[in-house]
Amino acid sequence: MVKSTSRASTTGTSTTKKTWLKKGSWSPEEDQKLIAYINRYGIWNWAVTSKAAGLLRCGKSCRLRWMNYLRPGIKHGNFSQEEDETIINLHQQLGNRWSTIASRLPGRTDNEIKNHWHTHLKKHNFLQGNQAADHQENQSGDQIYNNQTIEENNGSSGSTYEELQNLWDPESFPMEGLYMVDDFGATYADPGFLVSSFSQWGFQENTYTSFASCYDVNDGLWDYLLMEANEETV
DNA sequence: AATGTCCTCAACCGCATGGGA
DNA sequence: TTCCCATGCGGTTGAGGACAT
Repeated sequence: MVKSTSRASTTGTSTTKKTWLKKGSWSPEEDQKLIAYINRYGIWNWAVTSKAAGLLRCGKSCRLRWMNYLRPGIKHGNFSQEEDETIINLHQQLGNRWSTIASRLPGRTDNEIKNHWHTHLKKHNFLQGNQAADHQENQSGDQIYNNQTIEENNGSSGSTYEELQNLWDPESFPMEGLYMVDDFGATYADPGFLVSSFSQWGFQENTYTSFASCYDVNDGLWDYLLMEANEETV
């Protein structure tokens, strides 16, 4: 993307001390100066490189321009599906360690990956259900499911198996178009599976505890089910 | 065609880190 | 050990293009 140099008006510590420094977008002439200098002399000190190349830029700006745009081998353009998957997987493992992620994607820079994540992959990853916990945090209430709530039994105990089964009653809430994500990130196409599993896994009535979220593709809203329990275990 | 809003991404900033004096 | 400087990193900004009204 070609931009004007209007960012040059941006204030900053470097401009207050070195007003001769140019800021903002790089012109093709500046790019050529930097490329020509580095091709001839190499890189050994960015501050010196900037001056020696005849650029009115700070060394930091020269480094960024070279590393993110001018350096040979830099890929420009759309990310492949394979690259997207790699970024998503690495981000799950590493978090926002963009430079580390970039080192695993030849030709891609940390800045480019970071931008791509925030503009494309973040939303995609969100909709894949990997952010169930985030949804939970964003909810003000935690016992909401299709405007229903689970009443506590006898004050301290949680919902009964029957109550949960009733909650998923297909008559009142068809399962088509629904899937669930449990608090471990596992996805269930059939919400009833999660409910019945608690019984199959050996939890007794009133003893299971879990949070589950449910995405309704019909209305595009996330619904939540909190399965509370008392302290007794099997 | 004009205007407003949203989206993308290059470039900036501040802070952290590492190496040399 | 401390200080200074260059480099690296991640968060943020805002210009300009794309799209909607």
